[in-house]
Amino acid sequence: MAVAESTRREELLRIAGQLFARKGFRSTTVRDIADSAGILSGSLYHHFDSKETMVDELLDSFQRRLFETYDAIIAGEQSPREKLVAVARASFDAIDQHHSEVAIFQNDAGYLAEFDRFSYLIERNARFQQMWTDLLRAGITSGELRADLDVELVYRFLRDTVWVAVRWYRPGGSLSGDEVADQYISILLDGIAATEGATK
Amino acid sequence: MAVAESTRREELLRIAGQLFARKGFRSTTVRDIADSAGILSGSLYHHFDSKETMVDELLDSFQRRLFETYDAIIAGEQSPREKLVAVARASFDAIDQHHSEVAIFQNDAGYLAEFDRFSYLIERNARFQQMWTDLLRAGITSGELRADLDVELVYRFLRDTVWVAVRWYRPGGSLSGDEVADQYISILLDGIAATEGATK
DNA sequence: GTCTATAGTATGATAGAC
DNA sequence: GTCTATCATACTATAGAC
Repeated sequence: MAVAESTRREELLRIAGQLFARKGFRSTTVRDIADSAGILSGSLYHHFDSKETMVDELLDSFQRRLFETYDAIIAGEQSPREKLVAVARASFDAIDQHHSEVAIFQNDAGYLAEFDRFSYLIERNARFQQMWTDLLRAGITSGELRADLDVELVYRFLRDTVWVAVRWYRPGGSLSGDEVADQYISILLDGIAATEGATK
Repeated sequence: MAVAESTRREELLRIAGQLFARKGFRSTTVRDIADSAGILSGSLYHHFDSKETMVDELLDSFQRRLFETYDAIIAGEQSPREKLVAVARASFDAIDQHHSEVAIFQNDAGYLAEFDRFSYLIERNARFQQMWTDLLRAGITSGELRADLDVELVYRFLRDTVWVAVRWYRPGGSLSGDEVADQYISILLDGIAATEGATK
């Protein structure tokens, strides 16, 4: 019974997540979710307090798992550059494996963060920024990364380029998640200009 | 009289644009817009048919001007790499000068494009893609750009990294639009890795 | 666990007075 | 050009039957 309820909850969450990801949290109605699940909107409230509870559970559990992965990488023995690549790769893997959650985070976190209930989004965002900028500064110190760039700007560049791929990347497309990650990381590290050529 | 009406319309459009940019098109209500303008919601309909008309005028006129700029660059005599830099710089300038419109485009174009009225968004998106990928292929042919990357993937990377900056860039901040553009373009072309260092 | 029925509110838009 | 007043619809959420 507890198992069946849990399973039904998760199935409804999955359905809600797909709709939130595709249409946005605000323009997905509880009726949309119920329709997709084959039940009536009132029945959803047997499982969840509110629409906000649904998106809350989706984002919170996803982010917890993601940060566990990040923390493990940061705590490791690799060089700053290697850790940076590993974190980027883990993020692309999240896009591949948890597409809905990343899309919701990318599209609706700014709006949701305005509410007290979602204040953890702001805290984790700050933690994420700290992690990336520490890594970037360590990479500059170690000589692996360019010292002539603004660290905060590079952080935003990295963060955005990694996550914005959720807008077009679809699991099962012509490029695998790993291939996308490899090319993205290659561009980030070495740029798109030819290294021996007419320029520079 | 025609002038006064036109001015009032533009003022209301500007107000609506700021709200659409900050809260998103769908969660900005006509009452929000009217409140910001100091009038009642019904009075808005003296100036505009509908909420959609407002966002339509904002996006359409902005995109027309943007493409005029792009077309002039493409028609010029520069090398592919130089044109690519010029297009990127023009895009950052658009973020600086037409922040609301870029933000609306970035956040709501996907939703709006589902409606017939906004089908031009899809057409212009295709034109934009054609322009960038032509430029990238020309740059590879000329030897200025790396030949080992997937052109469609690089296009998406470029497009997204350029426009997503609207999420955090604010006119009048510590970095000017030109400074941001210069660093972004430098990262895009040459990457963040140190060129003489322990790696590669 | 789902349905019926509905409360209470917010929304986009309209008609006509001023 | 704005206001008053309002319509029709859609929304989140609830109460109680089955």
